[in-house]
Amino acid sequence: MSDRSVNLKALAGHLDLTVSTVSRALNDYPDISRATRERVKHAADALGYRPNQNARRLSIGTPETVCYLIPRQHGASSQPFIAQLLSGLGEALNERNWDLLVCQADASAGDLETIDRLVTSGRIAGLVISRPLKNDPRITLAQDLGCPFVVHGRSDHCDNYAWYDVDGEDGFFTAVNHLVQMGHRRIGFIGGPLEYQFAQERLDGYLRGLSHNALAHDPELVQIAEFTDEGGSAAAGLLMEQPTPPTAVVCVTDMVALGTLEALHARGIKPGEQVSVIGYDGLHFGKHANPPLTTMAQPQAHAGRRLGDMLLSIIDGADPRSFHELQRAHLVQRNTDGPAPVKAGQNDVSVREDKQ
Amino acid sequence: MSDRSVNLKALAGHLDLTVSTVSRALNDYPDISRATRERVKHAADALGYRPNQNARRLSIGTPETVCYLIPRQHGASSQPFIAQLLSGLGEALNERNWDLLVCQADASAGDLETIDRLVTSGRIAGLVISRPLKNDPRITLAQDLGCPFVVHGRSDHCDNYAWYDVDGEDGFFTAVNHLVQMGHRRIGFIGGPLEYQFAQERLDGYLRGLSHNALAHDPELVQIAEFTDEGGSAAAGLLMEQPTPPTAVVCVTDMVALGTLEALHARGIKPGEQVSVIGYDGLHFGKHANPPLTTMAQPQAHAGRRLGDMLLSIIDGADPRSFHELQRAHLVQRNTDGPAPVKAGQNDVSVREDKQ
DNA sequence: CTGAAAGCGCTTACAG
DNA sequence: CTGAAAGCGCTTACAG
Repeated sequence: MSDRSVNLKALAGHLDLTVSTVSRALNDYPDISRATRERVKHAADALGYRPNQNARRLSIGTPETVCYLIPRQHGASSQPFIAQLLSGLGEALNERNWDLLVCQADASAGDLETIDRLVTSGRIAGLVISRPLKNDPRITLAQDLGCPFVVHGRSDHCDNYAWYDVDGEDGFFTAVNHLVQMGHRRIGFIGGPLEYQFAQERLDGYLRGLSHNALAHDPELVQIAEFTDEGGSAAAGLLMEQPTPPTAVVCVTDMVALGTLEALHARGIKPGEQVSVIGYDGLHFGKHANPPLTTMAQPQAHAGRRLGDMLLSIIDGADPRSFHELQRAHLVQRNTDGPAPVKAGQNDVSVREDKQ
Repeated sequence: MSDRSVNLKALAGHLDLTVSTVSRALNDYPDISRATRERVKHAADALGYRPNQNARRLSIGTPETVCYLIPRQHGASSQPFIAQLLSGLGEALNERNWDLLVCQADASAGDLETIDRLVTSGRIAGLVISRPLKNDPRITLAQDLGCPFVVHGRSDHCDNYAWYDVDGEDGFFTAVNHLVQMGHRRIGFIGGPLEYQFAQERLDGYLRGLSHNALAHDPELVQIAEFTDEGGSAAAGLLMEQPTPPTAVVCVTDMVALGTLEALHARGIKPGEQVSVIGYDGLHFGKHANPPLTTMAQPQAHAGRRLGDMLLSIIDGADPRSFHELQRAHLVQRNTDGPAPVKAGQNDVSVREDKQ
């Protein structure tokens, strides 16, 4: 245990040295004699001296602190990986004894003000922005302020800054190909609000999957939902009520996919048999869904650590444009994907029958 | 947008006043003429002046920062509510323009050192400790350091500090009563490592439920598992392999309950029909389990906000012992609880049959 | 190799 | 009502 009351001055007095010498000894200045350096460090340990960080940071001119912007919940548990992300970020920061601040701030006006305040009042030296919109004012703000930042995800134009992302476009392309290989020809898509760049990308991947397989894009087969199970359920309902419902549905997130399963159950349709469903995220929970959810799993283990390292490098002066890291999602096959029903295209899983 | 370069001195120069006057005007000192105060504030706004917080905090002698200790993952997603907690905490802190630091630190030696450093280097004025052990060295440390803190949960002796908790003892008592009312007489318990106080409490509630209903406590019916689905699954396996397996199982967390469901499925046992299962937490996801999981739901919405307010009050000088807030969990009945099978006690859902 | 001094950007008694 | 000065606890050129 240390004592908050022992400061440099007290330590110096104890050693019969000046604060100047003691400070340099502690910071390994080369012009301090080895004997003195060791004596100082020893005493510092013994007295439990810890430099006051506010004073130190004021003096060296950096807050040695970075802020992670928690996105506001746009639907339940919109940040399933937040604990892991924070711990990775913290790991990178800890190596330098930097601190991690968290602050809930999305792209809304009041929150931009909060970010502005944080950087202009000298509290943070860098920013981690997550879940960016296509055109995200937080990114513009950080740029205008000259505040180093990294983005978890990408916005519309992402050439000028550092980001770490998982390739959702590729993920949905992969999911669609997988379904086509299983014989599906009518594949629906339940997406999220397109102001989010990742929602757009996932839609793009779906569309590319269709055209790659020479399937027509039927706008009726594309539904936009909130990122919740309720959202997914409602959207899936609309899909299944169509004259020719899809035999497979790809969903923007696992949560949305769970809602889709629910909608299918409600209509007496068997997921994985009559209608295939593929989610995206790879939530551990999906394993326990009914039936276990097939999904495109994002590799999330290293996101925090990588973002933290990138940000630190940029603060050190590295070119942000040199950090563009794109990971791939991979298919985790559980039980909601299966071969297309034999009479695909004219299959009989329409809700109308159930309603009678 | 503001300018980091305009400091008090620049602002004072611009106004032809001294920094002393400007500072007092900005901070609403009563001895500043109204005209001056308004002129100063106006100019501060116009120039986008923001006091440097490191300097300010060094001067006033408090870091105006509080730290939330993220518990290390003791099993997957051990902190399902972390995002909500952080945002509640941030809300309370924001009102005073305080900051929220996060730091991953459990009760292990290296992490205690981290906490020590954080407080003795003057970086934080308060601590939020979560998932306490029965005898948690973090609590002892905070006390020794004289660092104000609040605990999310309780440890063995919790009279001397502030805490916010959900009554797990009562929750399990309630769950057992519910099962007894449905005719169950042989009720199993899958708990977590008893070094965690909440694991002990939930076990206590289970035991009280038994004795309250004049049911014998069969030690064979109590299994300890890791807080994961795999843990739950293994423990449930042991329970069901007994000569007279239970007709109902209460589980320390929803995750463990999901593992239990899996173990039952693997043995061809129908949850909610042949064997009832009740979880604890009230995770939204449980709704999508197979079948939807009955659980004791914790009210989590206000935990962060309440903990933040408590901590701030204590830092202001309030007596920590005046903050003991105990919430109750409530039964969310979904589909894994049901009446005891008719031939309870000698029912035939033994794993041995399946193995042949 | 060590000391004396200035400075980081604030706040706050103390004069006047 | 405003100014001059000291202080918060560090770091870091600059002397010697």
